[in-house]
Amino acid sequence: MNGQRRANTRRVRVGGREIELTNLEKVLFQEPGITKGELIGYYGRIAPVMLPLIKGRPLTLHRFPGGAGEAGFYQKKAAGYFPEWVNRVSIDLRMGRAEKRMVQITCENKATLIYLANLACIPHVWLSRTDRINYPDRMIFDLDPPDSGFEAVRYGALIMREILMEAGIEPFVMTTGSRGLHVVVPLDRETDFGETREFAAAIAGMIAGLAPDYFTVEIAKQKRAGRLFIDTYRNSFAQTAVAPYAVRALAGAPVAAPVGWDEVKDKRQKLTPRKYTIRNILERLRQRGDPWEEMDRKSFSVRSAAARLRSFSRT
DNA sequence: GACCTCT
DNA sequence: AGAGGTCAACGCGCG
DNA sequence: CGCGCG
Ligand SMILES: [Mn+2]
Ligand SMILES: [Mn+2]
Repeated sequence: MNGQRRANTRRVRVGGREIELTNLEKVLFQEPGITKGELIGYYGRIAPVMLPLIKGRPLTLHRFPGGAGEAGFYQKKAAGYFPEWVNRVSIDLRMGRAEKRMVQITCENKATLIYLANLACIPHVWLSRTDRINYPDRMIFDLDPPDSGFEAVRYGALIMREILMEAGIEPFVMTTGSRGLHVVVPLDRETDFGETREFAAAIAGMIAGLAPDYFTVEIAKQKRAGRLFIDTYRNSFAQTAVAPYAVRALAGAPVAAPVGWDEVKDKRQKLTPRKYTIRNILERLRQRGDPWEEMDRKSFSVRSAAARLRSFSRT
């Protein structure tokens, strides 16, 4: 026999690429007892829906080698030991005054997704793609409740949608798998991060102005005073948001799950931020389809939305 | 989690 | 073969 | 500039 075949280890071939999977029996999520093997299996099955949503986006890996409940750390730079077939992209950071070049990765195929799953990481993605890296194709409103209360999040998302519709935008929505929702807008990549963030902040400010007892745009925890924080800072260069269909490092292995607006609106559907997990999201997709199917056929202009909003508030 | 060095 | 140490981010806005 | 924050 050449090489050791540890019981817990397996070599697989995915799209012609060889991957060594390790510690497959290791329990990464207590409670239901979800192993790394099951986690990897999930990413393999979700790949067809997930890959189109993350391709071309530099990744930040939020790694949890000890599983949910243990300490994690972030990794942005491509490690030398990553397989050569993992796509690398060189990125120039303007760190304050200094400048720095960093090599990061993107996930272009199923093999990479499986490889990353074996690293026990949560993929977070940029809001722009490498072929036009300074111009986001996503605008994200991150609704962060102060506690586990979800009602304010639901209302916040619905109000957000109303205002965006007035501005000519049809937003999409997903649970984060943690405590809130992301309201997501596909953009035409004609507006840079700064201007996009400014527009997002203006929208968020309108909502905080309408219901200041419930919503705030203050990032400082002391100033939030129990209110839901509408976080628009994700809309910045080299910043990330949890990838759709990523598995969070939380009990039960909840996933960031694109959902339909009907689910947010209709209380009887009992949407919660952790409703969908590694164990039920595929069934949801089979039964109800992909709620974001239309996303890549749409794109909105921050500039015309801003113009529409201005003329609307003048009247 | 992966890699390296030391025993 | 196994133990043990080491490494793994960054932008924004405020005071 | 350092710090809180995600
Ligand atoms: Mn959030
Ligand atoms: Mn946030």
